[in-house]
Amino acid sequence: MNDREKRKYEELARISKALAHATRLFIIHKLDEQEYCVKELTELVGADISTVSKHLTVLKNAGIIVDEKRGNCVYYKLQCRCVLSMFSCLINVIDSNKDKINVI
Amino acid sequence: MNDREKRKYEELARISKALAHATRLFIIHKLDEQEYCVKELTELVGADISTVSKHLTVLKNAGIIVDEKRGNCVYYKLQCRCVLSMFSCLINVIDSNKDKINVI
DNA sequence: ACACTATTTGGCAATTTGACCAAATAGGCA
DNA sequence: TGCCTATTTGGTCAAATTGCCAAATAGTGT
Repeated sequence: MNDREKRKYEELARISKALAHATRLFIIHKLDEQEYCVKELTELVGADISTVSKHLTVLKNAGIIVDEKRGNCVYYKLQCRCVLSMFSCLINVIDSNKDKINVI
Repeated sequence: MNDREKRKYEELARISKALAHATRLFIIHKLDEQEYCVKELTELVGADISTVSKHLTVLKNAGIIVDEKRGNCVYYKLQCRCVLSMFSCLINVIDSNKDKINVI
């Protein structure tokens, strides 16, 4: 990998790292249904609000979600609905793993 | 997130974590072109062979690639070509980030 | 059995990540 | 202004990840 390639793949990895966490995938799934504020997401996730806020920051920095302050709350929504195709991809991998096991 | 959901998203995260590394994305890209043995990939990547071997193990455990021993070498190839759609997804995110910057 | 090549494994240090608590900040509203 | 709610930030600690080296393993061919 030369420097140019390295930078390219590190940029790709930066995005995919943002997706590589159960809570963040859950949040993306929820935000696909509707937008939520941090407090609402915190209840859905079931973790400390500061933890959820940090996960949201990671997703925001990756450009996957965007925030919008309205009234007292910060609402988040999906910026890139294309990440949803990732879910089908992940499920696909899991399913084909299962297939493989069944074949044996 | 209840227990069932938690398990589901952790399973999804397990796969996406396997993808979340520049070297592993590079390897996937290379294996899309043709199969390679560890030594060949090591030269392409430019890291210690044990490092590359470990990356390959991660991808294999996620069910993304498969190995096949032939002669003196272990050849790896893509098991799930669907992960390639992930690349377009990641590029999509990056591009729409750029778009956003241009708008400003 | 031996030598040789390819690959994996174990171990270790450095770095990153993730979770929570406590404290700081921001904004709305009485 | 001062209170309240919502959110972010900073600090700390434990756990996970990554990279390299050295050693172990596996398999071929002599």
